[in-house]
Amino acid sequence: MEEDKYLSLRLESQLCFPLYACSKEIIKKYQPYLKELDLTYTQYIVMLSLWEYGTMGLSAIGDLLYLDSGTLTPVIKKLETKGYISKTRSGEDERNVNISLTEKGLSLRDDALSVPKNISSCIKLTESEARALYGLLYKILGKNV
Amino acid sequence: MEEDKYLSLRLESQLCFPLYACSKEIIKKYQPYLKELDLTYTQYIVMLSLWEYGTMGLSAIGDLLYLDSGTLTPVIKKLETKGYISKTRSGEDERNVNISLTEKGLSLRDDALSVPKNISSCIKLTESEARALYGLLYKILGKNV
DNA sequence: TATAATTAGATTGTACACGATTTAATTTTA
DNA sequence: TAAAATTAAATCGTGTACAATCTAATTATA
Repeated sequence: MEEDKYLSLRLESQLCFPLYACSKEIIKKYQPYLKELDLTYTQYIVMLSLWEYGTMGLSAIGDLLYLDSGTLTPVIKKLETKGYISKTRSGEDERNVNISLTEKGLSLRDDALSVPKNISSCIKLTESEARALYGLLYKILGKNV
Repeated sequence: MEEDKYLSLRLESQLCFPLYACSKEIIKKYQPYLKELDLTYTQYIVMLSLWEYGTMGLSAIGDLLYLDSGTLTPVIKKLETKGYISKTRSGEDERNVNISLTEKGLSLRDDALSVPKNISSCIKLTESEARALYGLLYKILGKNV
């Protein structure tokens, strides 16, 4: 009786918790491989964006990665310090910042190929389970894939 | 040809990214409801643990929530300041800290019932999709449910 | 066309998150 | 049983996250 009243507050009654835990645990598994590239996870997904789409505006990166300027600005600054990217204000609209890969940033892409190769063995899902998970997550994100 | 070489580095080739994005987006949806309780998300899941299991050791909370002492210690301190919990060193082993709910912390449980009630409408999955997602996430976490 | 509204990034403040180290308590072992 | 090893929290340093605010540039409008 009493138990039923609070059923909805059980940790295992909520999707948010395994999502949160899973996200952190998987990111933790990236650490040793990202360390070899001297990248944090956030820096890594910014590099993934740039490798895939080329030069991007800061806000376009933010839209893609669900990060706001308060998070991205210092990450971009760090990648600039490491020499992987360069920043330029747009000529057309001085408010916009364009982020481009340097030679060094572009060449890091080949080294980064080791990351997905190493990480795939860490996730204990079959191909079809992974695909199902992928579809459900993007459904929640509202971008039906 | 060139494209194939880097296929594994595409953002959408990796499970980690939608997991990470989903986790953050869902936590963001909790904010307005948690704000009414004056709790952050991390503080909320600590309270969920205590409501469900009663008095717990700090490391037991950490094991349950996948958080280490560097994260938990200040969160516990904050909840103590707010008057929701109390800390006592274990008599048997002075290294262990036991976390207990105060009257105020216990009574917050009824107010917290509004959170899952409000949040459920924010996740656009059917009951069976949610169950499937839940199962896949716990499979990754290595706790087959 | 001055002024208001909007927009893009940067900045600030608060709160994690976690690796690494430290400290103190307990257990193991030589 | 005294020294070494282990363990539980706390502490410290770095790096996100994000709300809120600020600033400068651009656009809309009275």
